[in-house]
Amino acid sequence: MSSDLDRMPNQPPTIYDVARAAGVSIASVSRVLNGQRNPRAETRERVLEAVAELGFVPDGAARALSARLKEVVGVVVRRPRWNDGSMFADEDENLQFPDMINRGMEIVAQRHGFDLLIRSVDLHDPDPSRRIFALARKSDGLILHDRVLSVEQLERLSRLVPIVTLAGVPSSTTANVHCDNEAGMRALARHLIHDHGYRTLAYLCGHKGSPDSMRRGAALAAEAEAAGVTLAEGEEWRGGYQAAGGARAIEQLIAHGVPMPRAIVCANDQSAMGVLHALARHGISVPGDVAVTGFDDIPVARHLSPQLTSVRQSIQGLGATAFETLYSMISRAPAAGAVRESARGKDIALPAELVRRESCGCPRSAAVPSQRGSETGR
Amino acid sequence: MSSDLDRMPNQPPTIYDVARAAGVSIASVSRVLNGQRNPRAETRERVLEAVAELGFVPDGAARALSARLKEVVGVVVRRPRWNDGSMFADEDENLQFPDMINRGMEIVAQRHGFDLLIRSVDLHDPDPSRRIFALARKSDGLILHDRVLSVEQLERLSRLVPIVTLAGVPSSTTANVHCDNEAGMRALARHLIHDHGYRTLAYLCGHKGSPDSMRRGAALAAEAEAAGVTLAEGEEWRGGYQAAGGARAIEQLIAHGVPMPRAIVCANDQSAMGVLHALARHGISVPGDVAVTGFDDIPVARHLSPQLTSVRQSIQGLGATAFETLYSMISRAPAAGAVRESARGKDIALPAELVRRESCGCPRSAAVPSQRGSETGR
DNA sequence: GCTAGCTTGGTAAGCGTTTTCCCCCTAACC
DNA sequence: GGTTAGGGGGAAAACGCTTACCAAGCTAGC
Repeated sequence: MSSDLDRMPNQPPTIYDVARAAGVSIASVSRVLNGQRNPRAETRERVLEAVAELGFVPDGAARALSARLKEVVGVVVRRPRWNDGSMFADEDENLQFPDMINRGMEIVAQRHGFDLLIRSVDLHDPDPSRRIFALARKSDGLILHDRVLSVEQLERLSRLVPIVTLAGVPSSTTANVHCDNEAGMRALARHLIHDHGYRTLAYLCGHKGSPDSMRRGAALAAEAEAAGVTLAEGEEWRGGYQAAGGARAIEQLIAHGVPMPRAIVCANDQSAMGVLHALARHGISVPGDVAVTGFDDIPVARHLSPQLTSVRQSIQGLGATAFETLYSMISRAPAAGAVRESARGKDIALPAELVRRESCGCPRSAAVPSQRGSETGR
Repeated sequence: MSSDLDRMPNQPPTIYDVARAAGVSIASVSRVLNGQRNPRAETRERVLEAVAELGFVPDGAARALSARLKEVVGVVVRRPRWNDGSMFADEDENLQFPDMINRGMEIVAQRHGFDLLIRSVDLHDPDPSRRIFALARKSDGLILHDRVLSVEQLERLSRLVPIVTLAGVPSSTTANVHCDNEAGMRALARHLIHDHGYRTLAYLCGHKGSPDSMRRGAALAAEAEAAGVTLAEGEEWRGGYQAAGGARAIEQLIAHGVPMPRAIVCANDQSAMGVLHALARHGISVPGDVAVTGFDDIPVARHLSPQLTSVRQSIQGLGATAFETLYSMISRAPAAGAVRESARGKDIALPAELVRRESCGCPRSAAVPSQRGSETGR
């Protein structure tokens, strides 16, 4: 009763409250809770009773300060521009791919007792670095989804906490995780060119400066050139990874009277969705008149009509790998000087695999939609 | 140089390092950085120089401990069951709706300098409470997406931090935010029954115990009964809010020879996607043979074929409202005893609006996909 | 010219944990 | 019976900040 009055209104109980209630010192409470030094059975019991009684849970900030470990990793996602001034003009779009990656990270993080501290940055924020630096100091490490910082900022940031980038480029101080864009795109390109015999292609790229988009484009261009096939690309073929962007690009091309190629290879599934939609509006049949392909194989890809041919990567695996890589850097850091072969500077590639569905011109698969393996290409 | 050796390998600089470099006390550094008490220009300059030199950013945990504010809110999402033992068996599905809500929360949170600490709980975890309690103490408040805790656990939790539930039920200590399920579903039901004249309906519900699913079902049942229309529902009509679940339900009903109703009303868009897919596999035309509708109007709804008729709610608005509500509870708490009219116990409903597209039997809209307003029902 | 009042900077006391010492007590060994 | 391990518990330091409190220097007012 008196302890109710000690703490102003009703702040959560502290370890002192528990110690007082159990008639022991705070050290004993901590030892019981953290399983250190094996306290006497009676002590343990008294403490646990007091803990249950008061509903005590240790404060995260204090714990982090003392243990020098927050058990939190920061995640930075790039948020597509807001189309106009209104608050949720971007509600049209969601970030299926990044969100699934985050889910993958989170599941693995939980096993290590870590949580994800998520922050999206406006693509057109003039200087997002302040907020990202603050985020870094709320966490034990950072995972960056897109290139939002300059190389120099990244270097400074990596002096504060370990950093892993996704689909970026590794530096001497940061690690990078990405999928095998080249292999995936080459398989897709060969399928379109050799299996289907398409002779005119276009590449709908992602947003400017995206290493993924550029690598995919380069691999496609290499295959096209090797086969002597025409490839259209450029600024007017930019989908920006978004459905709305893909739809807009096609609308404008058609408006300008640009003839459609036999196949449109999109930098990701979401922009392919927009392309499908725009083509449908103009009565252009897919894959009859124009074939369309995506990249990533997000879950909805198989629910579209026609079902989208894509390049599958383990999206959650990407997130899981990113977290594990970061985790090894975090736990290595304290032992600094000892093992020097850290993950820093590593560039980790995950496999990518062609998934043939209808939108490339292949016949409809009879597979049950919830199964992935059975519809996977050889 | 000596300071390099002071701190073991290269820990980030502390406020002491800055103070030493600038030749002032730590109090002055803190005052300059936090804009308190307006220090002398020369002092400010020296400090800022040292800060820039060393790349100092204050530690979040220490700051949180001292300020009694972490500037973090925890978010708990329920993760669908893993279909089998493998790690990513649930990769088939993503959580478009919760993820968009989170995005809405995050955008608003950023304005207040808050970040989101995200944790998903396995639906079949026997006791997720330990982890959730720990999350609570890493945050200033909690937003819970689904009912994952018992009422009693929720009550204990709300003694630690303010709590807002989404699509739950408010209690004396927690607030709740949800959309106007009744109005939305009634509008949809009337459209199907009166505008289209359908006489046999089915309700594909979400997961067990979901208040949203039950309210939507109840509203539909009320309209159906009022119009003397047949409504099929029950355990065999459970989609569990997931595409795979919706597809599975339809497959099994067909396998058991259950005749399809004229219209299937799904508890959300994702399960409707699965239904569309399953019907397509069996050559059942939508909306010709069977009409299908969703709920939520997630972005992909308009990219499906046929475009999905749904009930629109401002998904990001839901998240934004949840955060604002929680924020008011957080900032009210310190002034305890003073203003007693907090948000606790409030039940906030956001509007829901019918969006007619093709899957209910309406003619194809000519609207550009990236525009929402123009295809919205009256 | 002396003191009241204001500005400015430093010292130190928190914030709530974990963990390092250190002390005490018991048991075991010679 | 005296000495020594060794286990268990408590006091206190440390973690890196913010801020209350205090001291000093200045200006201004009489």
